[in-house]
Amino acid sequence: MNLADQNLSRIAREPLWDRAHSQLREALLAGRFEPGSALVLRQLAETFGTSITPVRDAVSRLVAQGVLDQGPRNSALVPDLKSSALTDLMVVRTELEGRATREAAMKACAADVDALEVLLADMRRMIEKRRLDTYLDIHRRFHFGIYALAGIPILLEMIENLWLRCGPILSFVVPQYVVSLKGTDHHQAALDAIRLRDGTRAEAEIVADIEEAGAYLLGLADGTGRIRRPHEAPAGAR
Amino acid sequence: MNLADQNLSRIAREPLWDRAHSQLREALLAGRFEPGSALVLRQLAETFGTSITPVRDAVSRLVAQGVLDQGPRNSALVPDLKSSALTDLMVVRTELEGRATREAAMKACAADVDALEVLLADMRRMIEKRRLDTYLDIHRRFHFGIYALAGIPILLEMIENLWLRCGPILSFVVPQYVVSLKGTDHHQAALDAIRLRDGTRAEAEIVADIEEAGAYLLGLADGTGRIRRPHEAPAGAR
DNA sequence: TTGTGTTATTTGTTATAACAAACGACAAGT
DNA sequence: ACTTGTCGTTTGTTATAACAAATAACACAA
Repeated sequence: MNLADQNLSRIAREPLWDRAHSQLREALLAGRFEPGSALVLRQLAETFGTSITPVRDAVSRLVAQGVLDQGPRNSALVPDLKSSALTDLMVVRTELEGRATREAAMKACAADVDALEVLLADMRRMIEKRRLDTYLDIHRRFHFGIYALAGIPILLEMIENLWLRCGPILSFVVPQYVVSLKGTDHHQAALDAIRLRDGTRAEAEIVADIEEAGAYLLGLADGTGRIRRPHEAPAGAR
Repeated sequence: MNLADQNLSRIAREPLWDRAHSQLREALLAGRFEPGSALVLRQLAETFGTSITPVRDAVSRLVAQGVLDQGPRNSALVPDLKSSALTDLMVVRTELEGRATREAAMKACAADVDALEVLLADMRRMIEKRRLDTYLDIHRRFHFGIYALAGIPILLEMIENLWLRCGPILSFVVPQYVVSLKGTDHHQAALDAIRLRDGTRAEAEIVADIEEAGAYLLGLADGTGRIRRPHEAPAGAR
């Protein structure tokens, strides 16, 4: 008998620490962890229903990636971004995401741009429905959709790392802000520029997008430089 | 009795996995691991005289940082850089190290530049003595000395990560090449530009330095794109 | 000789227990 | 009231053993 055409899919091997890592990543990116709070191994292990070994592995990786801070006694803390750290992150983000956008503009074909245009339409729909969480998710896919077009895996990886670092405060951008931004839609402008193969212009738009969001977040800082969640948006924190 | 002025230094807490991590980092950066070879946990554990738990931790972190590749069965492999991966790395390096240099030029004071000038002199001495390993070490300190002046910790951290990724093939730059490069000393030129607060010029010089080294390494690629160690330089590999 | 199933070995994964450092509560002394 | 020492609890670290998946070696059959 012939084994082909059986529609059997490859069985993926995914260790426990890998799944724990993914879940923590996701939660961080969605802002479901309170900045400054500590991640306790035994506590997480109980939540996941595993021993501490795999969670220790996952947390350890996050710390190694700079996504989590290490507090006293090598405990893992959800980063509580200060203004200066945020400013620094923005510098690196504009540099890397700008470059990725420029490369993307040179390599993108019409179909690529069309696919992104769909995401853009979805984003507008989500804003109108005030669905902040799904908006943020599509927003992320839009950005990374552009960066993926650059075709430079390492660059993509590092940008992902930067977003993870911003994760805990990423959800602080409230719907009001997103809506008010509609006047100057850098996303649309960047996409238009990519379609026209204008790398410089596309880069400038993405950089402007990043810097506007950064400026907004910087405006949330209190006296000590801590970026604080705006009170009008609980955002399902935990 | 007064506790001050007892000349007691702070007792550093350094877990086993941390020391293992440091040692592996160092070895990678010095090119003491053969590209493509596998790091075996129990083997390393025996070398370090510990159980596999701390080495697993250390290796796991290195993989999370992208410094080690993960092969089949989640084993850790010393990356065997292909031409394309090297090209990509160079893109990110020029972007990040270029920006860091520009920032450094704006913030450096005379004393900072003088300190770097000393390292530059040391480098020349090491070239003449054909002490490749110490040359590479000082060379690294010179570069990071510049980048540290930018005063952006996150940027520094990411650049360090990029160097770690290049680590295994970094020692492939043979003395002959380094010497032949003396005609166009980008290091000196960059430092001069920094002293003159010419950020644009300094950035260009550092970028040129990176790209020249990159082009040299790219020239070592064989038919499959693998970067191979030049036969005339065993470089104490193991 | 070639292909195939079996077995032994290697090697990463996970759970568990013992351990040690840090932290907090609390009581005693000043 | 404030400090200080002690004890119990919390929590990360390490070693160890059992486990499971992959690989290699090998024997047997076509």
